[in-house]
Amino acid sequence: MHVPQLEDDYVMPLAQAAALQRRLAEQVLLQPLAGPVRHVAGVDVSSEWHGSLLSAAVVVFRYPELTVLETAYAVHESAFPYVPGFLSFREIPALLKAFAQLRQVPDVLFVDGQGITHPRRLGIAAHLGVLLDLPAVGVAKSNLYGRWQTPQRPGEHTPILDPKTGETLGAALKSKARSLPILISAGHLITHQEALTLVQSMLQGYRLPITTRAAHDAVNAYRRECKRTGTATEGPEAAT
DNA sequence: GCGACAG
DNA sequence: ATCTTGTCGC
Repeated sequence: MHVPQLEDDYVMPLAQAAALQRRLAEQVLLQPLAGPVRHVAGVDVSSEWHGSLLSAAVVVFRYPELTVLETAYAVHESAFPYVPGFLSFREIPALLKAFAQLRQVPDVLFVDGQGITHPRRLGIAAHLGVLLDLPAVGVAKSNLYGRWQTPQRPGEHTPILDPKTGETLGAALKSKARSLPILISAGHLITHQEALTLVQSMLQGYRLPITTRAAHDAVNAYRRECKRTGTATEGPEAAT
């Protein structure tokens, strides 16, 4: 699919990156989905220990069947270190490369990390959603910003609130018994309610939705295969 | 100054 | 995030 090209590999001083986040956050639209959801995608990035060579994967599923339709991969050397609050500047260049290899345009993206639950309202899901102009949801395993009451019963969810404004930023969902809640927040072109409902429909008894699990598995298999063969074959991969 | 801190 | 297998507990 067609993706925007970034300049200078997205490397810039943190103050400039923060300014860009505030500008892009103004473009975020949390409105109901514009059409039916027929294809959902899980996206993930992985790297080696203290490594800057990132691997990215996008796994597209048919919805609601939840069968894999296509997987795309890419590798990218990132010059941006991991800094809490600026994760997207490190991972998005690798992700855009993977999306450039993708043929089926997904209806909703599910990203590892935050949506608008971010100090400047631009977690990686919101950032990616705005750049690609696609609905995007953040599914995080731990907290970055915001406060919430711990949901107790499986299936129970509580609102994530902005400590400064009281605004609802997302939801903490007790997706599975004896597991920490997952943090779900809309990123772009979707509502918090729609994001929550879609995630719940993809749990299959696990803590994380199948999109997240599959993207994580795919990107790690890809990274280890690249290391084993010393190659970096990329491109779309059809699936059954 | 101190604590918090997605992946 | 990542290196690694089994093992303990609900």
